[in-house]
Amino acid sequence: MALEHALLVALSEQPAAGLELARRFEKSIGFFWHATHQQIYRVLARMEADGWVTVEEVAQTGRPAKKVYAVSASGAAVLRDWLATPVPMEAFRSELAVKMRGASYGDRAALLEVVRAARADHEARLQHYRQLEARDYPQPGQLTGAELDQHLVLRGGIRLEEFWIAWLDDYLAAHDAAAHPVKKEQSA
Amino acid sequence: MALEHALLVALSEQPAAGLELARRFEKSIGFFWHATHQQIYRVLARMEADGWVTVEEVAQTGRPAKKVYAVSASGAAVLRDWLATPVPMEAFRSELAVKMRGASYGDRAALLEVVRAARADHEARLQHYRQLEARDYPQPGQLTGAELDQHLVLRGGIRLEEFWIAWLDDYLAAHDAAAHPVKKEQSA
DNA sequence: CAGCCCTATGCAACTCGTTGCAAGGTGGTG
DNA sequence: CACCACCTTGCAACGAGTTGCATAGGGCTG
Repeated sequence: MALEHALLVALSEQPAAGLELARRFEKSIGFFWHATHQQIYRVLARMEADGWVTVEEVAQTGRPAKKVYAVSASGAAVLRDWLATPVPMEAFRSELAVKMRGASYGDRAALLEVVRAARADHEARLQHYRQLEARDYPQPGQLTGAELDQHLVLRGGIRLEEFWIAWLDDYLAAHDAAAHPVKKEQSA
Repeated sequence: MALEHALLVALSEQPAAGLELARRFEKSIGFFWHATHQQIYRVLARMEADGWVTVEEVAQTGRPAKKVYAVSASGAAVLRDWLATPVPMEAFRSELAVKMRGASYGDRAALLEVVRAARADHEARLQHYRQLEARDYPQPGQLTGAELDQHLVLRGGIRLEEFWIAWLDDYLAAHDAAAHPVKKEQSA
């Protein structure tokens, strides 16, 4: 029951059609929420039936017409209520973490390779986020309102990637140390 | 398709029945994976049908008999293969993050209260994890094998909670600053 | 113009996960 | 004994989310 509300946030920022929303999700709200276009279409249809959004068919030259959705008054009220509702403690879920925990029941070298690959992915994403930040928020001290919130959430995305990199480095270092133990007291 | 493998990891550490597994999930692997007992029962049944685990009915005094599951040879092979398989980039999903982004479309004071409550939850969980670490891993430098991995994953849980607290503090501080702006150049 | 890709919307089928409930047994309390 | 609490397993129904495919128009290329 939360994709609806994420869409209300996105449509409050800017009315849009299904595919546009899907694309925006990938590049901005998508730090912390992901959805396929199928799901977005279905939820938009339900939201329209519930009167949370209004639709306007917009013809385009050289392209099929699109249905542009905008938040209605009742949708805005729903969003307002939702924003004031406490969130239950959120569960984090990571397949990689399960693998790291289970490493000793498989080929450890192969698993370390998997971890290194994941670390590279997070590194790449971190760089991407930092570029976004430099491009879109060159003067963070001056922001207010929606822009301030958007920047703070992007900061969260950056912090999250930093968390991953630090943790995975921790893991890799510990297993390097275990593989090549440094003898402190006696040596060769 | 990943709960199966998480269960294989848990059962490799220690054979167990459905409810025991559900409870262990809550307190250890549960840092990074959560599952209800219903789901665990269903998946265990499927895994047994697939020959990944073996079952032994164990009678108990004063309690209903339980079905203790253990990893079979073919289950161990499946786990081994899975551990060596690369993980696709994982999507993080947070309702709270969406709310923080949408704050300006609702009552900001109410939302800041929601954020403070979430911060308190993460703080409490962090303290809990730190106690677990002090109790179960007093000498982290000496660990090897499965214990080392378990400790490193707990370290990940700790780092994750630290990420949340730092981020939420960031958010709260920015909105405090926006509410009570400090005039640097001119004052009163 | 045939073939392919892009945009835009959408259906159908499936898996995953949650919620509510129940059966059947034991133990403890008033 | 009646009642409640708890343990263990499980069913049924629902909602969320993914994957594959379909349709229908337009543009580009050989």
